[in-house]
Amino acid sequence: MPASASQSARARVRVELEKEIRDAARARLGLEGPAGLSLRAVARDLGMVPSALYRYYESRDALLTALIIDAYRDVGEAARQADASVDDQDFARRWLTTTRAVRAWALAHPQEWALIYGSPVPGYRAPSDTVAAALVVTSTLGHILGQAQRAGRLRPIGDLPIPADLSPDLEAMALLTGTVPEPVGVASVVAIGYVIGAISLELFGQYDNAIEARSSLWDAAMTLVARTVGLEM
Amino acid sequence: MPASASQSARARVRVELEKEIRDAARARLGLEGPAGLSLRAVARDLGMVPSALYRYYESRDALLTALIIDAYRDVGEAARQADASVDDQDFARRWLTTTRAVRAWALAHPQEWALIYGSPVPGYRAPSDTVAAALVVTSTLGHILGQAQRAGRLRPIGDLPIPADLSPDLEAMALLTGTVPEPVGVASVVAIGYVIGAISLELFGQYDNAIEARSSLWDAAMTLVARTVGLEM
DNA sequence: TGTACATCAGTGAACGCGCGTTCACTGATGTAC
DNA sequence: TGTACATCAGTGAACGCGCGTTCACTGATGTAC
Repeated sequence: MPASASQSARARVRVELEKEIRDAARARLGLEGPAGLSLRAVARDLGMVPSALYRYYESRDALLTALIIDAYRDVGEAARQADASVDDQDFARRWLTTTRAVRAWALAHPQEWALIYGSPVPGYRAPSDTVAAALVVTSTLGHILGQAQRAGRLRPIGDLPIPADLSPDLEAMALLTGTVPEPVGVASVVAIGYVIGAISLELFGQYDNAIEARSSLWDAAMTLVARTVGLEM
Repeated sequence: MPASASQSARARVRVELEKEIRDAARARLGLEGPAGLSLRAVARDLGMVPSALYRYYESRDALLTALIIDAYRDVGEAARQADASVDDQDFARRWLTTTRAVRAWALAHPQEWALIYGSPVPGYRAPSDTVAAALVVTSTLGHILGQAQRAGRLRPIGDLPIPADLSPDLEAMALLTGTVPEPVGVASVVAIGYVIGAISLELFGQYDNAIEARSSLWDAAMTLVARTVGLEM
């Protein structure tokens, strides 16, 4: 057995165990929330001794960071796949399908959603690794609207006063996510913001005892929001 | 000194100390977040022994509940006062002024916002006392839109398909908050949801490294959202 | 193929820490006569 | 007004607990010749 292959045998086991650790940690998240995530509890669930985890993650925060990156990547992947499953000229359907997929992912993984879009974990400072992963959902949604605009499929939304100091932000976001600047840019930012914000409202219990037909509300809201950007559904 | 007066002397001190405890706890929230709120730390800050707090709040959760009710009441009061400061027939200005006030309160009290609108505290179950307090902001915003509608100042928003199972929810909300049902009802729910959701996005760091001109974005977004409900600004 | 050595995974004990809550207590404040 | 008693606020010690992280270690797996 050549050296490189046996090296990678050990390396493969390592990668698998890292994944098992993250899976166990994810399961723990549901019980105690991000702030209470405990290395000792994770080790217990895996039948390991706490100090063994330090072979894989150098601290509790490093493990949290790995979970955050996973979550961003997974929800981003869900969005991308949903978008890719639809005729790419049918912008209205792309919008509805993709936003539904993001919401569905959130409902299936509430703790991971809270980890990335919920209140920040006190004392935890996200390293820059997470920034790129965080952009995928935003940019998937942004590209749908941007491509619709370039295809001439967004009706003008009428004159909307744009404060001067907002223009640079909108231009930067247009570059980053493929949206288009003013005035559709503001509408895009609002639309995408509503997608994330409304999912959090639902997940964090703000609809409790008030709205039961949540999927129906979602579809109606998405139609309304699309219309606001100028995308007729 | 009559019995009732001296009774209330002791009672007054008690009320003041309860308030001091909540104030100290609120200050602690900023450092460790709701999940990490520690009775012992609060006691330390007050120069008391931990067990003394049990004279005033029977458990950590009871103290959390008191903080939650305070927060709902304070942000609700901020909304009400802002709304009351504007000519009540100028619905556009009422909407902008009141939503700005809610956002301003949130920026000034980020931890208390997170306490009521952020990810739920794991293991904490909010008692029913909090429900009524939670409705004030929603209902203040709802009444602005509902009164505008009854004054004939909302343009029709065009036909929007409303799924049948959503109607009961919208009617219940209309009763509770003074909005009006379909199709403006959906738009109201979306508009109010955006107010809460977008503030959380901003506060929880989703705009970091992306949007700097946040107050300008707010005003532009509120104009757009108002237009979506049919309220021209 | 076989042996000597280096690398690595996982163990077990220990560190110092902070937590919520209970309990018997002391002393001050208020009440009843 | 003065005294005997009851109520209450706050103390201090203790309970049992779980935490993140460190360190010296054992034994297995891989490497070099």
